[in-house]
Amino acid sequence: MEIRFPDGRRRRVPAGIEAGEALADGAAKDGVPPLAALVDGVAVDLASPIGHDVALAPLTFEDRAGRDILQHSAAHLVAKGLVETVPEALPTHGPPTEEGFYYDFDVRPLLPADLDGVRAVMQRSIEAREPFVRKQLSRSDAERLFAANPHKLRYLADVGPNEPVTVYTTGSFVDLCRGPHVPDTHWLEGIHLLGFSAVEDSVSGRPLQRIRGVAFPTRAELESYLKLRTEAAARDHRVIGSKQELFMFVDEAPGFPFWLPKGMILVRELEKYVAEHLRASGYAEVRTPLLFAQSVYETSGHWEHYRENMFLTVDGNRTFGWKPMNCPGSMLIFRSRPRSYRELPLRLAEFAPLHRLEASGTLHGLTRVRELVQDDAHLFVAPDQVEGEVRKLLDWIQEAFTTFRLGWSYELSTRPASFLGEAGVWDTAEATLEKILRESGVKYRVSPGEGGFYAPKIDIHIRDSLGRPWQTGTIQLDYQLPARFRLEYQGADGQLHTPVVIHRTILGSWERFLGVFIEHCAGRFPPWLAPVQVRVLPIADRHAAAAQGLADSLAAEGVRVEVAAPEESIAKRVRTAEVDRIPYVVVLGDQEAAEGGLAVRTRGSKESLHQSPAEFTAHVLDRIRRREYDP
RNA sequence: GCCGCCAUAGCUCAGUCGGUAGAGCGGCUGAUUUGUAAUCAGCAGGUCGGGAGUUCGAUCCUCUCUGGCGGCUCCA
Repeated sequence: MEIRFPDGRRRRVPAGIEAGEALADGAAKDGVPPLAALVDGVAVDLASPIGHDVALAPLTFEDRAGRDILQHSAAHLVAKGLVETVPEALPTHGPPTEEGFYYDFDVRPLLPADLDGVRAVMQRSIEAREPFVRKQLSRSDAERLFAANPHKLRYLADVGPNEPVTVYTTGSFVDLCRGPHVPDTHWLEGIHLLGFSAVEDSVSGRPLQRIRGVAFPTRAELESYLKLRTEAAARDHRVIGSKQELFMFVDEAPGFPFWLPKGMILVRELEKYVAEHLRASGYAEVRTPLLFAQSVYETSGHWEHYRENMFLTVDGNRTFGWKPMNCPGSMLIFRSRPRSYRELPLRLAEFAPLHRLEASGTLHGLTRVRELVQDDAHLFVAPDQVEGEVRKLLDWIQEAFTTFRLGWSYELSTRPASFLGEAGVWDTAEATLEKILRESGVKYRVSPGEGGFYAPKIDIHIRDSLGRPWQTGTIQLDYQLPARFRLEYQGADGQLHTPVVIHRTILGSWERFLGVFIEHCAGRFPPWLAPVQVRVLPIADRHAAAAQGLADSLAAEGVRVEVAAPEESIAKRVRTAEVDRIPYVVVLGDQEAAEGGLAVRTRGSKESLHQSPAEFTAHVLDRIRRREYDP
């Protein structure tokens, strides 16, 4: 019998050899022990026997498939732990995730002490190196084995008629599972429980308890993961926001951010950045009411689809809703007089506060709030203008996110279960968006059923410091609202036509964008955004006048500059400036006075640079004007 | 909204086995006038998140409300 290795070598082995042995005997590569094997591209246990000629490759933790196998094995270990701690717990399923794994149980609400019990059982198992043993059962034996667990019986019923029914045993714990698994529980010594929470069973709707965790093949790898997590927590935008006095919240206005003076500078700079682009791209800015009567939302469909998330206010016998998005206002502007095809594309931008009654449990710093301002615009276009406009938007997204050095990903979201209009129109709109994405050569993911109730969309996602994805920009191709608002324009053919509306934001909202960006830059803002761009430190009182003079001349150029008087040691003031993440720190003392120069310390560098005031000013202004990322 | 956890000075936290509280940083005042990540000293600052209950007595125990955190759900 012959096996082939990935490097092209071939080897004769006795029939029935275990995959692990076959790998150990000659295919070992760079010393990383495999945790499973790929046989003809299919992941199997190392203990799996090989019966005929195959292509054989090792799977390690470095491989995505190998990582998933380890996480899934860790989930089994958690199930073993909980079943031994809380015997009435019914395991349901325990898949690997992006971060690690979870296992859902049908059980009474868990307590922190339950997790301690789970940890203890897991530790004993890891020390005992309990093997994961695969066994094939008849369907009826399996039904008997899992008779007490309706969830497992349900999964059992899902096993295909030609598929073997297999279980994996770990010590005394048996779980219905296709596998494969790591050889034994010692592989899971780097297991870590992240917590537990209530989830809803997608099939039965019953409340389940989910235990989440992450696992590594060694304790050392777990340690470095935990260290990374600690570092990520330090760049949490909620922490930085309060340290740098950017924004705050009060109990009396949950989810409603206060922008403090320094944070407001960030908002205004973003606005300026976006506004410059809008001017250059043929947009007009408008401002429409914050409240509309119920009838407007009935027209838009929000009353039916979104009412429970809207703030309402009553005036006499009329109910008004605080607008959760800007579309109605723009629609009403378009409809306010007859429109010609010559006006299209009509691009109306609006940066107005929006109010959304988000459920209390979903609020999260700046990234999930109840009042927000989007860099919003509505493009009223003729059908044949859709592609060109969407392509321009993709270009702008690229430019904008590159400026912020943010990685982003696209997601195409299609028709949801509850939608307005006709399926055929949706199909066309979805096909158009997908075609543009495909032709742009960008990577994207498709999320079926995740579109808005009125339009399919391309969403832009960026990640926070803990890797949680957040939606920022969105491009929605809407054929519904224009019809519902009875929008029309007169075409070149003299006939009346309904425009298509592209709803789009690029950065999303200032709130969410800044929340994520603060974590991305860890509070070290690019000079153009930094609330304080330059801080001048006179060594002694006799240098104060020169320091103020420099500050005044920088301020006259529009630079945000402040002077830190010599009430504290120069070392202390340098430290404070560093802690405050000031991009440029200028020290002025006898030496500088004599030379007519400046000692410039650029954020992140311990070295001082000697520059003339003119050189320094030109440098700072240039970095700011070009919106360079680094000082 | 659901499950669990948390709430003590502006911030980060300690503490009281039930007898109303401390530190560091920050703030203020004074001294120091400093050469690139913390000069020294003094002072001020808290009805221990709100309400109710148990108790001779509650910051501590119980209930409840509010807010926050981690998940879930949701996200026009």
